[in-house]
Amino acid sequence: MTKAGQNPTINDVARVAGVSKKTVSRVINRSPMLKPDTRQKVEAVIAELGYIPNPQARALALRRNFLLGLLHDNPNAQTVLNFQEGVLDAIRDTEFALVVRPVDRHSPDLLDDIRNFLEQQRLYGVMILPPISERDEIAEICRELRCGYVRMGSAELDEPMHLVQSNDREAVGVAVDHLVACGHRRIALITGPEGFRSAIERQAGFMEAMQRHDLAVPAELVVEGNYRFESGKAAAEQLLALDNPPTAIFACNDEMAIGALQLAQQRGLNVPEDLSLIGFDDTPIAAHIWPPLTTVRWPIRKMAEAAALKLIRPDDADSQPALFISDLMRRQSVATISPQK
Amino acid sequence: MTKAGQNPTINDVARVAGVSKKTVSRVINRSPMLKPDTRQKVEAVIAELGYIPNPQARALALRRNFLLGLLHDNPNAQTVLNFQEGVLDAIRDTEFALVVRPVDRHSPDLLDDIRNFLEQQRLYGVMILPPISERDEIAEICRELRCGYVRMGSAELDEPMHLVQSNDREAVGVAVDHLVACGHRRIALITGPEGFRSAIERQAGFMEAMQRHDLAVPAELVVEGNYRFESGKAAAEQLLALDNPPTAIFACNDEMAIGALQLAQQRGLNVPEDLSLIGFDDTPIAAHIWPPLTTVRWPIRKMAEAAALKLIRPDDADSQPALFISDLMRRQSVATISPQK
DNA sequence: GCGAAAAAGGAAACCGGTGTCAAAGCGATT
DNA sequence: AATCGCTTTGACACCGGTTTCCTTTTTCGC
Repeated sequence: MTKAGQNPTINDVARVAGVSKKTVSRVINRSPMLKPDTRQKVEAVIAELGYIPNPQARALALRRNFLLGLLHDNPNAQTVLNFQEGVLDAIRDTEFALVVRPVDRHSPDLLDDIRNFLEQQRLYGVMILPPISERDEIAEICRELRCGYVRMGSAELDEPMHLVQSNDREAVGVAVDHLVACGHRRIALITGPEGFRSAIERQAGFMEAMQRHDLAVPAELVVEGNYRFESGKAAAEQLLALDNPPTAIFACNDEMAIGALQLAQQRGLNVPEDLSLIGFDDTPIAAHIWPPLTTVRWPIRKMAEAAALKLIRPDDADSQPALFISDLMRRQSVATISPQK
Repeated sequence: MTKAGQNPTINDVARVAGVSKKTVSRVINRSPMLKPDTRQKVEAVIAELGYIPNPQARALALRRNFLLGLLHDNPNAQTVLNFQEGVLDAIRDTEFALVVRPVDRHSPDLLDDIRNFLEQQRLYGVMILPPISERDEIAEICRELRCGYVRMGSAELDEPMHLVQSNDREAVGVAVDHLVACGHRRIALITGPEGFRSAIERQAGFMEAMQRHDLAVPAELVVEGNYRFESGKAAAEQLLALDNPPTAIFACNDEMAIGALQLAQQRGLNVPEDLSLIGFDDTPIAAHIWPPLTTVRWPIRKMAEAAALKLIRPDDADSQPALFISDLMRRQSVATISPQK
């Protein structure tokens, strides 16, 4: 330390090493045109002084900072947190940091909030989680403010460079295949809320798969939910009250599946013997309830890493997979039955 | 916009308004010595140009940025996310932003990681969540780097200005009181992992409350857990295998309580008729399992807000409560029994 | 109407980096 | 030895704010 109590600056390093600031800057930025012994000399001084470049000064000079933003409307705590960890995987050992911004999907000020946030913070780029990733207006704001962005989603929301996609549709197909393979024919669907791309994709995946198996999906077996626990409960209540109730329910997310499970248990039904259940998301709860829930897991952490890399190194974007494959986690909420019908 | 495609700067505002940079700066910073009409004139230009001060330039000139850090080792996704939202409540409409940094408690590089993070980002201040908030070395690093910090915790870990505390001990007492009031006498404890202050506090609260009711706590009714689901399951297995099993179990967190619940259900027991259960944390799962879990809720969001305010406005620290009171959420996992014994 | 004090505003330096461009160093060629 | 061309280095301006210090203007008492 040259001045007591102050962090050393590039000037201190330059003075001690007997070179110019610019040369120190070249060392920091790994400029190729530097004599090896100059580089070593400067590096020695940097180490000796414990010099660390001031990110704010760098940000100012470069006219861009090293902050990645995460915009989300908390679809699910575990999902958001896994995403954060995935981003950290990508930015570990870089100078980037992750700024989070939870927003309220239902606020009338949503777009203004986001615009203010982006204008004020001038982020390097921002990642947008579903469901708000589906709002084109937000992408529009990013473009307008010249802020890099990547949208996470289950549909082709944007150009590949701005999109990291999961294949919800196929994944639901696998789940349905599993139910059919277990002998189920009368399979109900609890949908997601209207207007959500993920809900549309999951529902489409369900319908396509049922059709592939030549199974009818009568209207009474499709109940609309809103991704919340209570709606799953209500939907299950409605389904179980049918004259000919389903033997299996696919819910478009875990929370609703767990709602359905709770209702079934309240009704005294045994899951999976009396009713098989599949969810979507593989929230940690899914494995912790009884019986453990069979569900679709999407590789959120890897997707987060890919999203961050797309922002940090857009050049490598082509090498980054943009479409991620979900897995069916087979647990104990699905029983094999003898097809009655 | 004065130059196409560029954000307006303070110079642009000054030029258009016909004043000096300094005057614009005074307007932004609400300096008191300004003629009202000068202020209005500048404000009009600011609005007209859509000028927003560059946070990086401000950070450089002020030698401090406006980033609050959150250091955590994901004790629980919902807790972390609630905390983030609480911080947002505090920094909404300010220029601050929230940077998150998940770390790995078990990594040998934990302290180096944290030090690098703080050195590189030069945050305004950092909030530390339990359990790593209990590590004094981390606070030591913050002090050394002159980085503001606040620790969240259930014990008196630090001076009041660096601490936001929850009263786990009393809260557990309330939970035990509830069990006793419901007729339970043989109450078991599933502890948290060794070395966690929260675990110590919760255990102490349990013991003190039992003593207050003149109830014995034989050694076989205290089983060590580690806050994870599986350990709750294992502990319950051990407890239910006793010749004289408990009629109620208090688990030091929800995850373990839910593990215990799952085991009881696997064993064919009815909860709460055959076994009452109380957890701690009020994770969202708690309300969504069957039966809904009676548990202790700590006001994490308010605590987060208080922590952020302590960093942003240390002067008001005295007005900020530093000790937060937890509530017992009475749900359906506790039954009233006739005291047998 | 005058002078002094107080208030308001501006010029220039500074925060700690990076970009531009010219100069210096240096080996090879003539 | 002088010239050429390439690599390496440095001086200086600049990024967009704040701070210091000084000048100008306003206010007010007499």
